[in-house]
Amino acid sequence: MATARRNPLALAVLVLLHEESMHPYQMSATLKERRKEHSVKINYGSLYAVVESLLNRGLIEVRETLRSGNRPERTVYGITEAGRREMIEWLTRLLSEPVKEFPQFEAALSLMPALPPDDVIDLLERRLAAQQRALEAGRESMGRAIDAGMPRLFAIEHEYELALLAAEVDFLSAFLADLRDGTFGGLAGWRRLHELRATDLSNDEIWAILIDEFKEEFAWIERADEFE
Amino acid sequence: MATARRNPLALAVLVLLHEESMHPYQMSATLKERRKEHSVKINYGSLYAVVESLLNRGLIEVRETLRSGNRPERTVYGITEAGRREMIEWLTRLLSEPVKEFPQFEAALSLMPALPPDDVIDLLERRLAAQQRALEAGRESMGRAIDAGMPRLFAIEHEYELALLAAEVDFLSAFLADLRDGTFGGLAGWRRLHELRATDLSNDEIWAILIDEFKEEFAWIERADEFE
DNA sequence: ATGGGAATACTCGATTCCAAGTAGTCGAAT
DNA sequence: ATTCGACTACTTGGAATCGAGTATTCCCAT
Repeated sequence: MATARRNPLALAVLVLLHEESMHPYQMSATLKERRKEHSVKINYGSLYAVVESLLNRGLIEVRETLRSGNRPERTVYGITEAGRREMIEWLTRLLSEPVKEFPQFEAALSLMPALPPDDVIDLLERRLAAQQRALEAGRESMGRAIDAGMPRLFAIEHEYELALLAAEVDFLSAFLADLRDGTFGGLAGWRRLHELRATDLSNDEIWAILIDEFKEEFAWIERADEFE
Repeated sequence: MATARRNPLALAVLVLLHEESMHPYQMSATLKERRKEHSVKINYGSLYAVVESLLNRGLIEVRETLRSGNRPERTVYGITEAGRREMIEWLTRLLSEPVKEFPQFEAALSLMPALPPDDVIDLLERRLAAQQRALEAGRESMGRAIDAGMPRLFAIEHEYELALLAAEVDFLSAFLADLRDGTFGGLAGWRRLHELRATDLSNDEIWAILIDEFKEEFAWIERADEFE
């Protein structure tokens, strides 16, 4: 159990080898052919590293080593019994137990007050426009595929992605509306902070003013931990 | 430019130092106090590595080195002008330009056919239950905080998380309904695949049968790339 | 006064990641 | 006939990651 279950690419490798023995390059080609590159991050460095780690853990084994002409060797790997068990267990876990992830946009939202609110409104508007286009494009290509007879099974991960994307679009629209009409809680203090930063006051002076003007609001910066 | 913009923890460090100079341990303490650990992944190893990389890139600088008693040194860092620019640019990017991410559940969904459909239904039901609980708990604690007067600004990233979580709950409910009533496209072939795997037929034989029984459907495995 | 747990402030090293590079092969077009 | 670009198949090295460990001090109850 050298490596924990970290990189889902390792799971994808197990799933492929569970179907059929193959060499690493063929794995990446197969994954790309089946459009798994959208849902599983593939890159050569990781792929070969991941294969070696699976080998060390006895989850896969070398079946044969081919050489044609002067090309590099191709090592064909197959799955072991332990590998099949690991695949089933890992996939079972991933499907049934949510894991906390850290999308970059979530980080950006939480650090957002470092920029002035009017700039942020601009930036979020751009993001919203981009995501609306992406959503429409995604829905359209999905619709065409379904109309042409593609079973949903083959693109369920894409449906999931679109569901989350739609939720983000709704979130951004609502958030922007509240920012624009000034009803967003904390906006006044946020704006004042950047007004004061544009002066040559020191940090301490700025905070003194803010605490004075927005006492109840700013007290919450330190009380955040009272709620979950 | 040693390290690109990879780890958002580096951005968080820039934001903190933009407000006030401090030593690494204080950064982690401040982030935790403000409940940023939910949106930015913090761990000591990464923190010290990230700080050093920012130092190498001239985005932060050493302000002083304190020592009290026999404790380890505390190095206090401050942001540089280049660091301020980098912070603004990076945050601007993150807020305005969507980046493709790879949630583990998306990978799991795309690899899901490796398990039998009835098992998957079970697993997704468990996930749905867990996410419904999480959603309710999250909404409740958020509601309490808002009722107690917390400005939304201080938990906007949490609102975003809840929006995505709600979307996942809806997606899972709808998906499960279609799976349960048998209307999900591709389900029959999927079920047959696992029926055949339970026999002692070879892989090639299994595929011959499946292609024969579900020709139009399975042809899509290789045609996936025709659509986006 | 003393033992134990929490908090402070890092350090370490084995593993993992990843973009870029390398190096051969093949087919089509100039 | 040969250049070109796309494909095949990996290698490399420098970063980044992450959990666990270390060592000290503070505080509080016994």
